[in-house]
Amino acid sequence: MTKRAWGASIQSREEKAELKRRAVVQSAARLIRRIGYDALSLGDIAADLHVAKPTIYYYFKNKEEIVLDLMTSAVGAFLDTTAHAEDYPDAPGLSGAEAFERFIRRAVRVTSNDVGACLFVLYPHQIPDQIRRDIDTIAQPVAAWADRIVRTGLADGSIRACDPIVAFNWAVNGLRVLPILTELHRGTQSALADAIVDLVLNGIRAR
Amino acid sequence: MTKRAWGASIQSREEKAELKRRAVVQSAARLIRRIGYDALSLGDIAADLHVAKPTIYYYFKNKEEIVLDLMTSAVGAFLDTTAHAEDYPDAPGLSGAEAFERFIRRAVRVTSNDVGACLFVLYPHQIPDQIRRDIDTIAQPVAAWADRIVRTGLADGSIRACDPIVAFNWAVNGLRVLPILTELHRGTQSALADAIVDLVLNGIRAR
Amino acid sequence: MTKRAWGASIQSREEKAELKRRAVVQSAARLIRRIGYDALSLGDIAADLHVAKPTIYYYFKNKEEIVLDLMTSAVGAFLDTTAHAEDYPDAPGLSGAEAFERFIRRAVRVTSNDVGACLFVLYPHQIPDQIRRDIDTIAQPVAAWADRIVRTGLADGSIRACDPIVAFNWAVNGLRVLPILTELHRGTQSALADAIVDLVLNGIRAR
Amino acid sequence: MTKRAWGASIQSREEKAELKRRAVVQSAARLIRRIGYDALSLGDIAADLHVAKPTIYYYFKNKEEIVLDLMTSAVGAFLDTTAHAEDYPDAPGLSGAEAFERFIRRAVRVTSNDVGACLFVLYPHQIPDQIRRDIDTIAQPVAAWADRIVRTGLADGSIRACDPIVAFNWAVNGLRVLPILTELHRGTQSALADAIVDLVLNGIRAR
DNA sequence: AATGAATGAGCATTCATTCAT
DNA sequence: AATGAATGAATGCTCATTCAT
Repeated sequence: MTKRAWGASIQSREEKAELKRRAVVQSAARLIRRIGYDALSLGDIAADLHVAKPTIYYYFKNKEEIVLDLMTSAVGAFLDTTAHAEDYPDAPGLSGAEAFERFIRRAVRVTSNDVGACLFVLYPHQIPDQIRRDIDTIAQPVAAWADRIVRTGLADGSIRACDPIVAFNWAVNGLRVLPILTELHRGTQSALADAIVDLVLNGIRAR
Repeated sequence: MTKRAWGASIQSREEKAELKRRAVVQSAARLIRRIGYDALSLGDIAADLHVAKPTIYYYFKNKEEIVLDLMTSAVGAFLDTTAHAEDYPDAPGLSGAEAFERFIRRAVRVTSNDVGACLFVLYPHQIPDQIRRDIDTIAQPVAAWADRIVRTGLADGSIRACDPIVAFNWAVNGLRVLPILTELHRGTQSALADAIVDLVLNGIRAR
Repeated sequence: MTKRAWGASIQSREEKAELKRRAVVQSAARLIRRIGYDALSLGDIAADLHVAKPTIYYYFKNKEEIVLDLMTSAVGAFLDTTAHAEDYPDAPGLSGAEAFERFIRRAVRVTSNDVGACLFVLYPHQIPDQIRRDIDTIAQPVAAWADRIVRTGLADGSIRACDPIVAFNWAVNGLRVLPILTELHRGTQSALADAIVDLVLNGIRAR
Repeated sequence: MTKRAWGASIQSREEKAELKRRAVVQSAARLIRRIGYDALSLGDIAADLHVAKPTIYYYFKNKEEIVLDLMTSAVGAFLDTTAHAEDYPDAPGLSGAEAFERFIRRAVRVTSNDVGACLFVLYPHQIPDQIRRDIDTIAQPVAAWADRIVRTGLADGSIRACDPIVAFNWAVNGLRVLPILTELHRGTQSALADAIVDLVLNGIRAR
């Protein structure tokens, strides 16, 4: 790494550019969560950031690249292993059910952020065919993770035998409800996570 | 009822007109399911039906009236008491949990149809403010039904005590996953219903 | 003339058709006066008459033919010599100024009727080029009449020497104000005529 | 005021933009005068200016804003006190009749311009309800001015007693004839003003 | 690095008109 | 004699995108 005059306090050109890219993505996320992807126009983002519309094209090739970056960020936040060890599902010694619980808690936490929420707000069919595959590819690791965890639980007996396709999709796609619940729930985020974990793991029936 | 020459085999003008109205709604439902409400253009519907765009306006006042009709149809199908008694939740003698199971089975059945699927595909924020209230009013009975059933189950002890806000929204909004599952699931519709009921009622954890 | 069974009380097919043609023109006149020519749609007329839109095409070739008929009727009412001798300008023994006064009174009277009002409500530039010439031709006798009267007055000395072009157009086109005045004026029609005659003949200046 | 390189000969960006705005209004005025407000389409303006249709929307929010700007300009030109003192009606020492004469001369002068002509070409009922009030408010000072002048003349005895409603409307709405006369009259503008003033003040009758 | 200006493509909607019945 | 059904053409307007500066 090259040494810099002024130390780290003065941002380089590249750093400023990257910060601006993040600002665009952050703005897009907030707007998508509020008004939806289809209703989002680049003019909205530009107005939100107090810049002119073409300025955005300096940082992104087109609208699709923004949403691609957004999804990449969201998936990255979900897969990030460098923080929040408390809800990291792949910690050694966890049963499949315990890992699954962490998976859900992680999803709840990530959803509390606008960018993370887009993980569950954007539907593939809303996005033009071109980048649809790219986004599917990007989001695939999250699904794969859940799939691996469920299979682990089935293998170690901590998860009941159930239709694997339905169980998997119900669990993962069901998380699309999170952005709604996150807004509705009046308690703390961790209470919301507790409630959802409770329902998903134990079901709704009394015993 | 007036008798008709040729019996019932020859359609009257009104019947044909109503059939065309249904065709528009059906087409809109299929397209909304595929590409979403925002991306749906009347040109798409017209092309799908092989008619000119203004023809649509002969049967509907505007785009909003189409989606209003669509939602009315979907809710009507869900609330219909004249058929499918097997998944009618309000049958006498059922516990809350049993009624809830029927509610879910009913949702799965209705979702197998494009029109019914829109019950869970359309999000309020996608729709212009004007008819939003109308649609909310129309769809409200479905949510109210679920609410009533859950409360019944809590009262008769067949449903576990749990965070009511989360439980309710998880249960009802969670059904928004159905259109996705319906497309993915390879088995019969009733097997899908079984699998979902199993998960929702009993949860994923082994015992 | 052929004798008819039932005498004159039962209308022939042609008479009924003509009555319906008049109804269309009358409705068009009322609507044009209220909302203007450009804003008038055939649907408005049809709704006003409680018939379907294509029905109008049974009686008129197109929208232009309606307005042509309307203007012909209006001009005919203005030129009609069989009634209202009191404001007939060409009565023998009248000076030019007296004839002009009658011309104005006649205009006021005709304007009290919806059809007549269109004489002054429709502007040539609002009408498609095709029938513009036809309408100009139809309306020309009214202008010619005024022109003749002014010239007579100039010749017999009852009208002051003035720029003929301006005088003529000011007087005739100025009558376009009549529909507005007819609606605003609270007195009788004849008082309105008196007031206008007074202003046009004597001007606004005190002496 | 900031000094500029090249002096005043090179237009700034804002000046060019404002000139283009004026060009749109000017084009709209010319077209409205020729074909009327209702028949005016933004496509016509765009074609007239050799630009694409959406370009108009870069300078104006919608069609209504154009006509609002147009009317504001027209009224502004009529009320402008910084030039043409020769036809400024409120000069001290003028009788009501003299002021009224100047009012008419001013109207004739302003009408010689397309934008000014729209003051008398647009009718309230042609304009959508929304901006109707705005335009009425904008145009109101002109009518109020005429009203004040007529009252002054009645008070100082220079204007004859006459039906006030008729006199006022005849005088002001009668000016709607000006655009027609301006096109027809072959003489100079001042000769036209002379002729009209003569007729309005003295009437058509010989003495 | 940023933006003013401009535009092609597309959309919801309206309307005069036609045609088969 | 009347109308249900259908449509081509046009309109106001939006938006993602480009380009010169």
